[in-house]
Amino acid sequence: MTGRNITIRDVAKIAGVSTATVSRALRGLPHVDAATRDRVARVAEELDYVISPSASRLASGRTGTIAIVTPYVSRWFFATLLSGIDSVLQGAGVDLLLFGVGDPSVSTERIPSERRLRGRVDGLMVLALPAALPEVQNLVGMGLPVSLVGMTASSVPSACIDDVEAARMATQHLLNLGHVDIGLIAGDVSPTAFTMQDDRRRGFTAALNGAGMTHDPVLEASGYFTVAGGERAMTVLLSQPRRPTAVFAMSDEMAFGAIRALQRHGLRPGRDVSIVGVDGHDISELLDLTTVEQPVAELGRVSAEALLEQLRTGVKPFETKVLPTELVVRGSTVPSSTH
Amino acid sequence: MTGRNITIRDVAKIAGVSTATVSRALRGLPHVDAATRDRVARVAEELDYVISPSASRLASGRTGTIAIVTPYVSRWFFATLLSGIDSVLQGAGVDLLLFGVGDPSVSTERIPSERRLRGRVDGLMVLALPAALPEVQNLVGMGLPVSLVGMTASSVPSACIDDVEAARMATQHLLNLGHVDIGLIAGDVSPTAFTMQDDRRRGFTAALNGAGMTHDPVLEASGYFTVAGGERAMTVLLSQPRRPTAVFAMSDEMAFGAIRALQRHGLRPGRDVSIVGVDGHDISELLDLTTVEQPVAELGRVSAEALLEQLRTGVKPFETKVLPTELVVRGSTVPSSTH
DNA sequence: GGCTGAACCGTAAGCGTTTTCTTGCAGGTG
DNA sequence: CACCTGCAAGAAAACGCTTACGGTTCAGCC
Repeated sequence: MTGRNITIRDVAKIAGVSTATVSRALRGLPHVDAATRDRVARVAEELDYVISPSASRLASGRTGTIAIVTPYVSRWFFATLLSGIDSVLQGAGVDLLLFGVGDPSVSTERIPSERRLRGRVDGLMVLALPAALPEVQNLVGMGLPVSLVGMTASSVPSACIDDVEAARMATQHLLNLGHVDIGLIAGDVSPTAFTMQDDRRRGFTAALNGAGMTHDPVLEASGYFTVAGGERAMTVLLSQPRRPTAVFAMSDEMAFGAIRALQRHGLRPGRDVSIVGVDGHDISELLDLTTVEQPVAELGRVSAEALLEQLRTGVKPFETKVLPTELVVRGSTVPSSTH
Repeated sequence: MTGRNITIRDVAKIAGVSTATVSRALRGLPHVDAATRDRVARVAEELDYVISPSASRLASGRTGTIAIVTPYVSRWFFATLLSGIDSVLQGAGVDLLLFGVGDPSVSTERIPSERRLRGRVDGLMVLALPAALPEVQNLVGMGLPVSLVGMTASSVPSACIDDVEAARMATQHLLNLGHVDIGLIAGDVSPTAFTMQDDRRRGFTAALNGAGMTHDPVLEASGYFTVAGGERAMTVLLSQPRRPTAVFAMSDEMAFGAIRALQRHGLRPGRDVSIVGVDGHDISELLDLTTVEQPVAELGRVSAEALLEQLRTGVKPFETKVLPTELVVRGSTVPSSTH
């Protein structure tokens, strides 16, 4: 407007103090007289002055920004995490830089390199990416404060659920209902798959073993964590000679697809084949899907808090916060008819 | 690692040129000899040097960042927009700063002020917020390049669909099926509501009027664009003495809720009450919901492109890009039985 | 009265780029 | 050969803040 931006010097001059004092006053630092602070604040307000983020960053070395690295931004689970994270960061006045990187088992090239992030953020959060990926290890090991969600890495704070237990609960529920031929809709078999998969598989087989059964590979199909994939997987399972009477899907979205497949085959979830998922997706209730709910937004919040704590105090709170899950029984699971 | 960060001066010294040349070489600016450019690039690579974003910002006044202001980050529509936007911006190497601001009819305090954004971003995108809000007008009028999605403001580029037409199509579809008692599940009646609502209502009534009918207010209920709200709205409609045989829901998520309400009342969507929505939500197919699909991710991409164009050329491409919608007929709409 | 220490505040040296002038130089032109 | 043109490259002035360090003031105390 006035041709030149107003700077801290303008404020200093008008308030009759040095720029150092303005800086301290405006940032709430100590060693500033209350009266002086007020005067500076008033002048700044009057001039509609705001601290130049660029200059502040350069001088202080801090960016007030953190990066979120997530495979997907629109999928329910990740979008919900994001909204939890956003609420916390915004409350703390921290900026959120978003990096959607796509399916890591397809391509890892969009995972930002250390060079991309250096000097751009004060810390980062990584959401449910395979910790074993070199690109992910680079991120986690670049020396910045990091907080993870839905994944773990040694000596890095994270928030997650007990995936083994979640899968065990779901499977045990089917067992309790008397099911014997229990199918599994897993993610995929790529070596760089989400680690959570392994845990859920472990919980699944553990439950079976606990009941004196073993997992028949013929009762397993890959659903790639999508609705369409779940539908294909269920279709495969239905075409097996040994047809499951109940199916554990590793995610609600795959369970949705499975329900769809049942419908296409003229079958009804629950009555004909029981289905249980994991997530607590918004739509689950709508579809009457039994599921193991996890507190997704809360996971995001907790992890974001951990990162903020780390930024504030400088000490790394090495701990994995495990949040509880809960089995919500609905109409998609009923006692085995052979019972 | 080495105690001190390596700077452009280090590169300059080793490459035997001035910092000015390094700057030009690394950014691909002209007036640099090819051989010199190569040498600089090699040295930079060797030293693992990256331009300091903070210093670059301060000196150039550009941030390479754009802000996304969105009411919600986890709702399907917004999350999908976001993913379209993210893909475009990332392709252009532009950083994406996310601001989730919550429901504007509840509170507008989280809408970032001009002061919050000044010096922090080069441009911004606003997603489907009521253009009439003072906070939104401040954002749009702050002089930065802006691009809108799902909303319009005079002389600001935007991408959207023809909401009037979309609603008209949906309603006309019901009319064509012979329905006469057609209900409406709208958003809400708050004065600061999403403008898209008005358009969809207009399309709805236009279709009715075109068939020589008028909209009976008794056949309308508010669903607040949520599943739960849609369920409540449908419940209200079902309890009316004049019960609709078909319902137009202004969004798929409200339509989902409506379907749920029908189920709870022992009714079946399609057979008992026809339902049509708008969006093309992932889950629509699953629920066999007839809907008017809009290209959501594409809207995000188009609008992001418009913003990038504006940033590159400096000229504001004043145009509202209207993307096409398509009626997808599924099982939730069938001919009126009184037909 | 001088000494001490705390509280407040100013000076000025960075922070690491970008960019505007200049300058040097090579090659073409009249 | 003088002169102009145009490209490559350098010198140095911003850009606007933060902060280490030092100075001043003043109350409290021996």
